[in-house]
Amino acid sequence: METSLHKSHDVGAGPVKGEGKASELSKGDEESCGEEIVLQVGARKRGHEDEGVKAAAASPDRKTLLNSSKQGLTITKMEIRSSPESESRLSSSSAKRQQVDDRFESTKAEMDEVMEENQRLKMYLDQILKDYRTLQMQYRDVIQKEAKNAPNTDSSDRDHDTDEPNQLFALSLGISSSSDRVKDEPRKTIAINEDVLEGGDREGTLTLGLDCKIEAPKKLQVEPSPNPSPENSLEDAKEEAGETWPPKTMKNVRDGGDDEISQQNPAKRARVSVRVRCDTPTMNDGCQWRKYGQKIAKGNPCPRAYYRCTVAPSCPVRKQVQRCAEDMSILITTYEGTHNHPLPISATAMASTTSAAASMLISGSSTSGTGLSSSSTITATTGTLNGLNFYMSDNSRSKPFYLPNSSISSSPSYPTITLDLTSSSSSSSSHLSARLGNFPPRYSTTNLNFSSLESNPLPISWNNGMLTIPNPSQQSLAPDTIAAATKAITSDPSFQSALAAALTSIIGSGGAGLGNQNVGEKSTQTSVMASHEPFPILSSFPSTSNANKCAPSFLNKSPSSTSSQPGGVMLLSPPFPFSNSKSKPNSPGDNRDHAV
DNA sequence: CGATTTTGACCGGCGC
DNA sequence: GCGCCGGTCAAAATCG
Repeated sequence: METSLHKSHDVGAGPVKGEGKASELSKGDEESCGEEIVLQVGARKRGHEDEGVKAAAASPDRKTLLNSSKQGLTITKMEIRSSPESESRLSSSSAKRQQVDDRFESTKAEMDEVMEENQRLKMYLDQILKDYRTLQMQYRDVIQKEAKNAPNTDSSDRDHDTDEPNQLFALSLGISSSSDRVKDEPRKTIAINEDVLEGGDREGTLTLGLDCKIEAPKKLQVEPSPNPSPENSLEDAKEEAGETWPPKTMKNVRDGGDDEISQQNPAKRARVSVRVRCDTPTMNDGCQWRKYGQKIAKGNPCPRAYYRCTVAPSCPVRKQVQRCAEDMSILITTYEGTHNHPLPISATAMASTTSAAASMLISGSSTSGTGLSSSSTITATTGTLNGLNFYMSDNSRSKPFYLPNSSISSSPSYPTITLDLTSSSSSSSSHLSARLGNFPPRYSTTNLNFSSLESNPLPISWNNGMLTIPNPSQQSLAPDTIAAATKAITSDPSFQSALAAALTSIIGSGGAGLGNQNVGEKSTQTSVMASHEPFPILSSFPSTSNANKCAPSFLNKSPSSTSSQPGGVMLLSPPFPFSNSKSKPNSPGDNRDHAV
């Protein structure tokens, strides 16, 4: 629109003005020239009427006309035709007049073209708006359908109709080491509130105790901020990527102390590895990272880059980024540690997800007798959410991702959980599964695969150690599953963590579609009770990470959708699927990092 | 000029 | 004890 405006203005006004002066048609003031006025009016027509008024004022004769009708070109024509003065002046020089006429015609033609263009643009705009509304309606319909389809009737507690508007899932993602948790007072209960619930319907509330908190006696205890040595505080929630990424240094630090140090038992330090298909050097997880090293790890030709969080100077969180040797298109990002500072909104999703995953891993290991031997696999596939980018990996080989042997060997005692977002839909698209299975005892590697779950309501089943959350497509879900899910949630801490991670991702994905609707419509929100978390996550930071180019969609939360609450509750907007959004090219360095 | 990246050196754990 | 390897440090280089 603007383009056309400028265009018309420039084209029309310029030439005519010059002509006016040369021909003495004007009285000395360009504005007084009839042609000039015409051009101005025409130009202004699309834009500002004020100018038109001024022009009219300059020429008393036309002023009336202009005032009577503030519309551009038509008026202009009238003006010229009806202006005796101009006519007489022009007649004095036929040649000049002819010239002026020609220019007028040409200008007029141009204006017509511009008007046409303007009209076209208007049509486009209308069309776009129409499409937008249509899509919006469709989306709502889909959401409503899904909500209805999801059988929530079972237990009052766990299922809430997604139908209900404004569902809010509050998840406290923490690491609870013991099974006690269930018994214990809910320190970090996840309160799921629906706006509707405020009305008093608590049934819709889903409460998950996914706390990261570990009791003091327990090894994994995380110390909240009070004297959080950066490392200590963070450790609990660790995420790492890497194949073999057992930071020994951190290990040492933690091991050193008996008391609290013991809390951070090296063995318990979980890392969360995220596998994503991404063309860009790094994945945009919303945080700010500074690269502090690069190495070529054995067994992988691609260099491994080491980053540390720079949002806060003391933040212990580190991440490793490396291309998958098997498939260069896959980017493996390993996170370790917990942020001890408020996170950018855009980073909360990833942080909570990885934290939850780590919690699951840790708690699972701790709870299971032998502990570490337990490994969990959650398979998820990204999907397409109402046009939102869910990353669907094309590769059918949705094999669970295990870290390369080479790397694994080096980091025996560190549990690693892998979020595989590259799986093809075929393998695991239909459901999200968390499997607590047998892993090589030493490595306790966990794979997480998140299927694309659009719907808020999450019918979840827990069978044989596998958590299953049906896809929207599989909406017919037996009521039993809900009950099973409830049991699982209440009985198995590790499951809680897994569920937290899953919900974080899934809900996020669903939210993506709802993003626009968050504003007043039923929208599912995930809130993480961070009150007890060492590092409350606040959504006050602008997301800016230089190094991030490829953003997991679910990590991209619009500020509007996310809000921090006084109690440390963080609202997460629905995560979007990973997308290869190339925001801005990062600094060259990033590119260099990953010489793929 | 400050922030970030690069890159070789250094450190510590682990296996032989 | 030595070498390998992963991870980190820090000075220099680069970028915005």
